Amino acid sequence: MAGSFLGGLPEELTGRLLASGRRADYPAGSTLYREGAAPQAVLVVRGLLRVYMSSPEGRQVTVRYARVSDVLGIAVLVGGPANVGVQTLAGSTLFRIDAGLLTAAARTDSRVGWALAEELSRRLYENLRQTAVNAFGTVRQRVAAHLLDLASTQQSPRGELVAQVSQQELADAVGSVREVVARVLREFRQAGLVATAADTVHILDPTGLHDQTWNPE
Amino acid sequence: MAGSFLGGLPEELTGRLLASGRRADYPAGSTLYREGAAPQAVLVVRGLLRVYMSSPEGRQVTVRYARVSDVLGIAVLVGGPANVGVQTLAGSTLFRIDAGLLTAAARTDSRVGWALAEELSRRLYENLRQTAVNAFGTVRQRVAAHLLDLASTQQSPRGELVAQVSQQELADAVGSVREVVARVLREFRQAGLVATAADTVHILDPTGLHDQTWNPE
DNA sequence: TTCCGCGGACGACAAAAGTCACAGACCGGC
DNA sequence: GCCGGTCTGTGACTTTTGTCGTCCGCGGAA
Repeated sequence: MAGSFLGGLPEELTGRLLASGRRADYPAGSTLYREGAAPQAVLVVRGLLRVYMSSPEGRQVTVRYARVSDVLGIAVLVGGPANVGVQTLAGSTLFRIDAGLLTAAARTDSRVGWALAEELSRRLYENLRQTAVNAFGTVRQRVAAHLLDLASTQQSPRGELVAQVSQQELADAVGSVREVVARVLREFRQAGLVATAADTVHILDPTGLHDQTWNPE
Repeated sequence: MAGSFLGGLPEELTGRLLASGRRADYPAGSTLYREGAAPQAVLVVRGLLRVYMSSPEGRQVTVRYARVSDVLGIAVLVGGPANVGVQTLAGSTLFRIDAGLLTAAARTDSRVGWALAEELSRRLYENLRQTAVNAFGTVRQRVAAHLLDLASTQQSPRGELVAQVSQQELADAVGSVREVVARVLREFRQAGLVATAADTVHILDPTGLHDQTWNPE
């Protein structure tokens, strides 16, 4: 479904949007904007971004990942300033969209408004699921889920499932701390589910790992 | 801001919506629908509803409260089946909205589409804030926040702040269990912040309680 | 080469949350 | 009154998470 948002817009508009914006490259690990920043609408052309929220104590929780052809900053178009931060996990190419153009179009063209509403409701759905996972799942379950999620976007040479991520990043992702993640990974390793190396977690047993995941109902 | 959604729609449409639907009364404690149910669009005419998610083990977490002139089931109009449950906390009057009429209008009338998008983004915002609170806050902080939230919607005879809620409901609300909530309430009581009785929590010191709350940044 | 800094592995301990078990207060119905 | 239901209060214990401190290995900068 990624990319369906722009795809759902009338060609004429996407044409104008793509003509009006600018490309820019960002190395891995750069912070696009933080909580409270003036919002921007951005299309992901290449790479992988992380949308997160952070606590005053420095802990973080990722809200979602943005992949190729995702659009960032949609909710913000409609509402106020950003309440999330965005950072690149991999080298990424972004395309800045003219926010004024998009909102103006949404206000006058029902197809655009509807596309916006669809995209927002998808995110709301996803967010609610995440809420349940965070509320009911253990760190262990969240780590398992996150590894699978990450690995599914980073295919390696052979069909291996690999999540290229440090323990610290993983901890930030699931709203915990490094030491706890380390413990969980040790357990997974001992159970033969994963193999770990610096900045990488090889998933040896995807279904076994999936069993560690939290599922609703 | 509650009610701004319908208020944002063109009169002509709200007229048609109100002509097409039906009213119904529900006593406190009834369940409107559960996770997975066929979705419905519903306007709250009177009362207080709770939108929640539940875990297989029976724990719950409330996603939001719906008050007078809120509309339920918007996200669901656009996406798939409901992934939340809805229950009445007080006797409520609901007005069933013709979902087909609303979606059809959204697809053709840009004002409606935009109103939908605005409402959805508001909810997304609120949901994200909630995500942070759940992820970073302690049960203690969540209970404090919830009490204040509830009390703000239930004004009592004199200016007293009262939350009419049982410990079990409170626990479900914040994604914890009764015993833990009881402990927290005891601490609040001993600190002179609240007074408790069956099904009621009197808030004696709102600002003191607010200090127990989690705040971003 | 040496010295950091980063990522990682652990162990010990503290704090927060959840579980279990049980008891008392209150209320409506029989 | 007596009974069952609901709501509450609380102690004791376990599990999960978070914190602190230490140590190791590696790779780049000086």
